[in-house]
Amino acid sequence: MADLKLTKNQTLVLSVLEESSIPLSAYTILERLGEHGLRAPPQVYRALDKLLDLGLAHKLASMNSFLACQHTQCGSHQVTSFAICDGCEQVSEIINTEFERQLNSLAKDVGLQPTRSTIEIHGLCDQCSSSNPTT
Amino acid sequence: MADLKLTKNQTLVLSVLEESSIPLSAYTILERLGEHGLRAPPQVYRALDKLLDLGLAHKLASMNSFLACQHTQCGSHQVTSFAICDGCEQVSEIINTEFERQLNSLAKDVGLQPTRSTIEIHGLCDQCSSSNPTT
DNA sequence: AATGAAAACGTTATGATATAACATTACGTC
DNA sequence: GACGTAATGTTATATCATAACGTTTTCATT
Repeated sequence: MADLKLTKNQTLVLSVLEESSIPLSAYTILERLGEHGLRAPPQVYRALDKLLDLGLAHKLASMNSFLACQHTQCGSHQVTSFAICDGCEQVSEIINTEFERQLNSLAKDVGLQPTRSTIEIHGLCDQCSSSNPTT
Repeated sequence: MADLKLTKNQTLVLSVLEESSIPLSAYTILERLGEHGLRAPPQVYRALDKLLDLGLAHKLASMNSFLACQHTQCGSHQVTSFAICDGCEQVSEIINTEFERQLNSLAKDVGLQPTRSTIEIHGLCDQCSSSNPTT
């Protein structure tokens, strides 16, 4: 889509994220791009910063890791929530306007004008919770 | 309250958090406790881990910092949300059962059994947004 | 009080995450 | 081709967190 504006490193980093089924740390991305010439953390972090700005990737603060946006175009300013399975590490990206409204309302109640939110729900997906019965 | 069970280091760390009006990094806590004999990061992190378990402190994943629980007794398992001003760094701790219900419902929609959640809303508080008019 | 297990503690070293600072290269515009 | 800007490459370092190990404290039981 809007990929046309991406630079070489941004394209490389995004493609690594897109090829992964789970979130990746910046250093894992760096390792995977070693064969493409990336050698130092700033190269990855700079690309990630831009991708985050563009809404093409997201950071999971609770895991210090990154993933490609699952929606075709994630406006950078709306509230995105993540459901993260601690078993298989699969992540679902959730956008729900009613939830967003309620979140904004909570913030307003305590006198905060929200700009960005970190919403990360951890747990076990149905598949993992049936294979790990009450360990 | 239940402070009676805390060890020396846990008590020290908690008191530093309680005396602060803003969240603190582990290393800031360490600096402030240097005069009380704490010298190495594990001493602080171990105390923090226990305080988090007990629900007496919280970690803000989006800031890599910690704060004392603002409620007299925060059950360790309920959903706690944080409203964080990026201007003055004041944090409000929000517990809202309706919001928690909706969060659980979102998770269930994508097949996740939630165990813990990271909910951190960043923005500007009323005071900071009036003193920083549309910079 | 002696004793033994478990918890807490102190310490060193290292791993993991992220950015500052600066030199170099690529590239569009005049 | 000269210039300005954006992107890149590189080194070094800041920041956050834990592994591993030995010692001390605590406390229930004898």
